Amino acid sequence: MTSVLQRDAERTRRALLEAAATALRAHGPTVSLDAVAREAGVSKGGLLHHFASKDALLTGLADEWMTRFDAAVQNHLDPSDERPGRVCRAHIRAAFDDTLVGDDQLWSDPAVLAALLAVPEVLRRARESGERWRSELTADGLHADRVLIISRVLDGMWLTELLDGRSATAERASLRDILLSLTDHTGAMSPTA
Amino acid sequence: MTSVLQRDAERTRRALLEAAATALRAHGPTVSLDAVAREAGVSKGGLLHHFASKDALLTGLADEWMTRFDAAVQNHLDPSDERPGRVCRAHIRAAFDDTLVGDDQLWSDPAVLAALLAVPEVLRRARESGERWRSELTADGLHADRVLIISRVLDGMWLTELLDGRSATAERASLRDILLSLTDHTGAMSPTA
DNA sequence: GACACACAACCGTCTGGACGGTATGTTCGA
DNA sequence: TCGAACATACCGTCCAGACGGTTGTGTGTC
Repeated sequence: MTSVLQRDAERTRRALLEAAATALRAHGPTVSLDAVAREAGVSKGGLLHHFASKDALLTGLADEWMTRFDAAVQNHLDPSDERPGRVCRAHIRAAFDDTLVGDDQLWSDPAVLAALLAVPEVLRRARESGERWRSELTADGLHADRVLIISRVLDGMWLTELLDGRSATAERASLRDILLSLTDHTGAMSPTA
Repeated sequence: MTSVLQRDAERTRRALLEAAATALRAHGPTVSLDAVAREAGVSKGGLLHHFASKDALLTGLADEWMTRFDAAVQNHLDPSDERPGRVCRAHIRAAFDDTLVGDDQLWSDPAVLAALLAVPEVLRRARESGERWRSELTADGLHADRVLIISRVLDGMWLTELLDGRSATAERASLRDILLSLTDHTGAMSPTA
């Protein structure tokens, strides 16, 4: 029975993750567990009950985000689209999804990235996730060159917006259309005049 | 007169920067000033004489690298190349320069990046540098779309190799050729079969 | 060329505070 | 009543930066 509990472990866990992200943005990548716990309205002991260590907390944060992005790609799959590159297109649309990558969103903050990069386990899982996507996208019917270019552009865009803040909307839309149009043919890349 | 001094401030300064990078790779982004100083064969007091704070040290490190990359692009400028996009091509060649971005090189390490991202001043200068390159490349005679794509691919490639380690040489070469060929025409992007 | 002086380069130590993690209680829900 | 979900207190460690001192180096002076 999922009643409205005063004590709801799952709710607390989520609150802690959200608080971690918020506190990271506010206090930089060296935030103390105290600060995160306070932000979540929990004691440090309570935090450490859910996440055995600081690294575990940050790993949990990274997991949460990767899971959320994976789900977003699923949501952006177009059922009526049966041409090659459909997963790739969903991937592109997800990467441009404003509700996922907005400025206000907790993802895009250098301090958060800095903290996560410092945790080996996070790096491991990020590599794993990248490898999964890599194989899924190359099995999508497009030429490898196109997948490669598109993936790198998406990565680069994320990095750029992480540093500079969200770029101009017009530029974003233009970039999105270019990438999507790159999935319209299955041949090798070749420039045209 | 630049005699062979026992005390050579400039040499010490460079040693400290190099030591900072080495120590970061070895001990992670939370390296102590003590560790860096020891690595450089200098006392902590000596370190703080050259860099007033830890942030100043990291900022110095970032500056060093950006300067070095700028110089590399200059070196890769082809004097016989007078077509539009020559700066862009030099930029691409520099980004693929093995002597600059090798695994063994100090750039490509997550721990180092993590430390640098945590320093606001570093972010400021990185943004500045990005803005400079942006304007320089758009004044290079290519269509804005092409510059945009190429820039993002280079960023994404750097990020990917930072996480995964250097990718396959064949893939790198292929990517390089694609990017260079993208500078062969000045028109808008459009995919071909 | 000897001497003194000024100043940069560098050393070693100290400290105050922060922070991760533990150990131990306490309360709540099933 | 038992265990999960918290709270509280505390410990050991680590570290940035301050500080006062010391050594070397060019420079002016006679």
